[in-house]
Amino acid sequence: MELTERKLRILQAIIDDFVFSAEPIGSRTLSKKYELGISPATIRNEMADLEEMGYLTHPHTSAGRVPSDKAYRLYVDSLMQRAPVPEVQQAAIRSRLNENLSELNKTIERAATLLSEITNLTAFALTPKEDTNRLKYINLLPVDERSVVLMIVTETGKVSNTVLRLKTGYDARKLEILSKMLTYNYRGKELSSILTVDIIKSVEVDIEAMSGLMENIMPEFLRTLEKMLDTELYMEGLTNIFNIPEYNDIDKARMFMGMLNKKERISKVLDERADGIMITIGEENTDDEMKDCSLITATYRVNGKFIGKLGVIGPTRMKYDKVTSLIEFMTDNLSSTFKIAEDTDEEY
Amino acid sequence: MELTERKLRILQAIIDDFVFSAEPIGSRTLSKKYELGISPATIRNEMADLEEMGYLTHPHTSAGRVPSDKAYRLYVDSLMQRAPVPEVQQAAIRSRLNENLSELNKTIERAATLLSEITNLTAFALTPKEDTNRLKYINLLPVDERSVVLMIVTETGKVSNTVLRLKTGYDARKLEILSKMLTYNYRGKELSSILTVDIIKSVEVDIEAMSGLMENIMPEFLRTLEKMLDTELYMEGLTNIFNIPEYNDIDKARMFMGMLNKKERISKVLDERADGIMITIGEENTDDEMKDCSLITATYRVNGKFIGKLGVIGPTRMKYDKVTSLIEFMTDNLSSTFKIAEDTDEEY
DNA sequence: GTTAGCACTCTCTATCATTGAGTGCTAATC
DNA sequence: GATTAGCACTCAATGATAGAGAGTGCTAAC
Repeated sequence: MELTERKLRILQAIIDDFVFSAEPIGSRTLSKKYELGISPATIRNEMADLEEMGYLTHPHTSAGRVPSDKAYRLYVDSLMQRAPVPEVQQAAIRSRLNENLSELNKTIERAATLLSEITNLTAFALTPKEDTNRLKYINLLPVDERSVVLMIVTETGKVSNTVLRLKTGYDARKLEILSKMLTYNYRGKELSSILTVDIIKSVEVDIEAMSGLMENIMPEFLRTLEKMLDTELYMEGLTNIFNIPEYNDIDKARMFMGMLNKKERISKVLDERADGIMITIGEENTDDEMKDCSLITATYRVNGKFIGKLGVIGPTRMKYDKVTSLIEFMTDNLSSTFKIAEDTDEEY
Repeated sequence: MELTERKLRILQAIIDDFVFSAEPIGSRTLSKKYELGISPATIRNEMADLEEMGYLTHPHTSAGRVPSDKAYRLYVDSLMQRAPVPEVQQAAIRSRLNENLSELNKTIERAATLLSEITNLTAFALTPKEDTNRLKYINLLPVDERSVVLMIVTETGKVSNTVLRLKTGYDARKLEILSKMLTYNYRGKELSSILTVDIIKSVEVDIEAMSGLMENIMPEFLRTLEKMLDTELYMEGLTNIFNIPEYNDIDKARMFMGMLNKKERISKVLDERADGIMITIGEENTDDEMKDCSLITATYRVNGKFIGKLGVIGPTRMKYDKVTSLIEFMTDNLSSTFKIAEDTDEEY
């Protein structure tokens, strides 16, 4: 059977209506509400066809029709026209995102918050994995007799520090020499590669006292490096599900929440998603628990290189046009913000 | 009317039962389940008295009795016997809390997570306000031609750093001098007091080039200080409410979530609570939205000085004995951990 | 090909009776 | 005098039943 122009118009109307109302819609209501120029009976025939083709479903005999995942897929691929983000909103977003750039993670978290506020869905943001970020220098600074600050700076200007407590006192000069040695050894190396080699052996330590210092410092050095490689997942607007009729059923709400509670799982799902804008609808999701949700994600880049993700999760019934444009706008914005940041080299 | 020994026993049984089952309990069931040695009729009479005295309520005529806030208060004040934390659990908690102490906030967050996991309630932790923490030194370190790291260290060893991007290049020597000048000026001063004075004017700047550097650095310096003063609120186990029958009603769940979503509000409520263990039951809560919840909080100390809070929020029907002991155990543990940390001077 | 008409289906809502857990009161019992 | 058995009464919860309403699918007429 062919998807005629008229069928598409009807399908579009059903989707529009259902996305708005969350209620199945019948032929009569449809013909009254939308100017399709055909009678309910005709619409019924077409609907029966559409159902046969898999675009509609039927909760029960006497209920109206509901779009299927396949319908949404068709909509997203062919019918949908991107709704541009309104100027006013654009300005608001830009200003909120650029509020205080000194901490990358805070900005990314803010993006997720903003996204959930605007869409009334659950939004998340994954900070980029910087395993190819290169080490620039290592600095050990005296704090007091027994404490030193370990500071690690990467080529992109990411800084991490930890206070170390040493078992013994130390000599400030030795500390400086050790800093230089470590820096000399690891400058330009990718963070992830440093973690894989036997670090203590790979640095040549001649002086005995120095080696004691090394042993004190190394475990924490590695831990700090690991921490720098960790990605962070921010989730915002979890409670928005209470405003979505789909989740008026407490069990469904529980399931949804339960799923989102598994942060590592979500991180993994996000991490594995393709670059650019990606929309997965209902059954298309590989994860069983997400099979009645839709996921829209997009990627942003930090320093044009490290890839992070931003997206929303919600019922398959969502405003794909608006949400997609919004996410795209936000990730574009993030990417360029973090690119400018590279040139002017604030925090990042 | 007097609260006889027998009335207390009955009340205790009702509370025990209701805390366990969340269902109103009738005289017959009560007499069968608990060995009170009296008939249902007698229990009924006593129940009627207890209700008159305000310890019990009645959802409707033919329902069993339910303890009132007043009953819980009585229970907490007189009837309750602290349930000691089981040895095994103690060990588990200790090891989880001491896992990795290098970041204070992470440890505190972990405490909240742990607390919510064990109690199946919503737990929160407020990091201490360190406004009386004193500045130890300020260090400005070169990163590249236009970037410097601003590092602030307090007397307790708290370290904060930010990467600054300067409008112009700088001279490493001047940076060092400026570090020393700032340190000289602010060493030993309380963080909060530094924020209240006009900082640029209070530092005497003779050299012209230095003053340019100052202007570049000062705004971020102040912002970093502010950040160091901020307290953080961690909330864990939000979804636990789905396991509590009280919140099977979607509207109640929504209200509860809505309340917890107002983080600043919660922070304020927590901040204003008395020191030590504090239990507020239902109507005792000043905050309207919490009037059908109970709140148990306790305080922990960092370096024996800065006060943070740890607690749970849940339905008035909760295991006050166990939860209270648990929170106390955990805060004691945190306090001593962060005290040891002072002596050996890890991060804190 | 389109549409009017109609029988049919199924959910939803309201109504009503029934059940059962619980109460409060009274009178008998200890 | 306190306790208890007995009993009438109340009320939420459950389940059955009926009617309304929204919708469908099919057929026959346009």
